[in-house]
Amino acid sequence: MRTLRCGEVRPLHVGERITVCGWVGKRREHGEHLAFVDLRDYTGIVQCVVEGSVDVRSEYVLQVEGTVSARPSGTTNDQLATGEVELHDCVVTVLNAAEPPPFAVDDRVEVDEPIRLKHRYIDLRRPKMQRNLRLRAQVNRAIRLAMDAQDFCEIETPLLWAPTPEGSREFAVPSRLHQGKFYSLPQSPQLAKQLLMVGGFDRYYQIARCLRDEDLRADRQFEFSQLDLECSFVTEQEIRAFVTEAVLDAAEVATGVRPGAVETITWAEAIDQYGTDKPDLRFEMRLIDLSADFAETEVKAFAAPTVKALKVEGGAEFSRSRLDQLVDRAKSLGAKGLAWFKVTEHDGVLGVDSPLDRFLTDAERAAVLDRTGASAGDLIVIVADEYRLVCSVLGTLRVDLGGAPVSEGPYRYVWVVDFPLFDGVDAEGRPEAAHHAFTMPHPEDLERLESDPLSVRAQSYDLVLNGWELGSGSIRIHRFDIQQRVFAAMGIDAEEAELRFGFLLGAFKYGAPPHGGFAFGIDRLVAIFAGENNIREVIAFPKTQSGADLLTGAPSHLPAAQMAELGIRPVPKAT
RNA sequence: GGACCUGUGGUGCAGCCUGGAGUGCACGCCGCCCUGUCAAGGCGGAGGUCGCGGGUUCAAAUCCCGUCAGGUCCGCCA
Repeated sequence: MRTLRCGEVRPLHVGERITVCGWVGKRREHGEHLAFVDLRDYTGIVQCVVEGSVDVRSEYVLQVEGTVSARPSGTTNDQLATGEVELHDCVVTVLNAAEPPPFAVDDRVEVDEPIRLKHRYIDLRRPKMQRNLRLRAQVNRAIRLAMDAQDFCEIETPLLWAPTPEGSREFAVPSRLHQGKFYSLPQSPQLAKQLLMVGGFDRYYQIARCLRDEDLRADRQFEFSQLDLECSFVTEQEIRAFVTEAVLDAAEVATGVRPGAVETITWAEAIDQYGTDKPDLRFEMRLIDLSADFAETEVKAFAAPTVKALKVEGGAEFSRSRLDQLVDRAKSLGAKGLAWFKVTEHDGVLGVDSPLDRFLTDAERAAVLDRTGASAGDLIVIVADEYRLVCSVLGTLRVDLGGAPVSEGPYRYVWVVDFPLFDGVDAEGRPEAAHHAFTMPHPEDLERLESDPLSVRAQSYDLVLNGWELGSGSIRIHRFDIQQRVFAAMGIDAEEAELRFGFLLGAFKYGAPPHGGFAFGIDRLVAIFAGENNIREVIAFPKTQSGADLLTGAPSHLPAAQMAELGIRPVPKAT
């Protein structure tokens, strides 16, 4: 039907009779004797010269047979890859007419997202969406090649699966054959892949669809894709090396540049220096500890277990209203307040300009200036409170003040390792698994599992790229005795364990190998490479923040007969 | 569950704060003109439930309340 794609026509084709197919972009008519039609497909645009009038409109689908000719001198277009040539003596076949589209198929025109999503099939024609989805395919391919090269075996796991009441809320699917019973859509293939390890597939992977019924965000959809992998007889370092290979290959394919070595920092260092477990290493600005300097302070605002600061270079220029906004932001993040100090210089001596200055001792003022290494023109902001709160508030402010959009290069991967096994306690005072209940404690900390569980580190690790958490993984518990101790620490007795994870524990009795794995989000990775701050831009048919599909109208009501067949009935919403 | 922002011809905006005739801009669309344009150009034209409902007012796109939709964020996401 065609011999070349629109964007592929070049001077080397001059003289050839070719056939191209595509959509009408722009047409420029000059009376009844001459018209130019831009024919577009995903590769680009080629100009068709029609001697005479032509009855085509925007987005008509055409087949054009024509002779490639060099453009007359002075009429070439260096904006187009095909700008030195054009098609003459065109035979135009209208394959399909089209109504005027609701918006232009053109990246230069900004269109509100609801309109784009309602007519996604048109939006997908736009060059950006073509680029993004094709980039995604490239990344998928690079990942598959990398995993294959590392002897991983691709295996699919069920979407209709048993509920695994851990972590995020699952979607339920009513069973027709077993009325009143339900399948769950997996939040991840976690348990399935561990069963594959017991089944002897010592290196498994898949690009798996995962489903989580949690509120949506710019970086979260109900359904998303992960590179999911699990392997046996490996160390934590080996697993990270497998994943590193895949993500470096993906970055190289996507950007043309292979990022440098991936750094590794511990969770504790990340929290302490960056205030978050997903640090953005593209800019320096670290949290500076002033706790010791204010241990004996008389300043009420700083009388707290932890006092930490951020230095904002050049921040002394901030207006009062901007500073007020900063204070409000800190409060909205949970801080009681935020102290700020503009660093000044008089006669070569550094000082500070701040409402709190008159309450500081000379030693305290000196400490603030020295520890932060501030110079005139900088701004220092300080939060004092409990350790974790101070870190999280300043961690967020750090990104607010110094961060760039996630998608801007350079690409700085970082492994965050040695997460705590438990992340606080639940309402009944029982430690809650930070990753999941099958995460292997750090061997050095195993002895404290009963005496001081919250201090126990896990053999778990996250991969972070430019401040976005791409994914996480861990070495799993494969021995029953350790699993029992972890369950006990979490307050899960044998009966409850059997109820929730019986099939996994049962399988583990029959020779479970030591194993561990990882999973990272493809949507987030591709979004970053595509220069998007929003994963909907790399998903063909995404849902809105309220979980609606504006194209299909989903979710929608089921016909009564189908409801009856499934044995389900809606109940009025409780008020 | 909560906070904030947005909603005006097909599209993107301005108008709203400080109420006074659906007023304006750009693109698109329709018609006519135009033989080298390329986000073509010229002339003319059509196209509106100012998201929806209520209130205040002589008068509401504009002020108030509610509601719906979209977005960003908090909670949530082992």
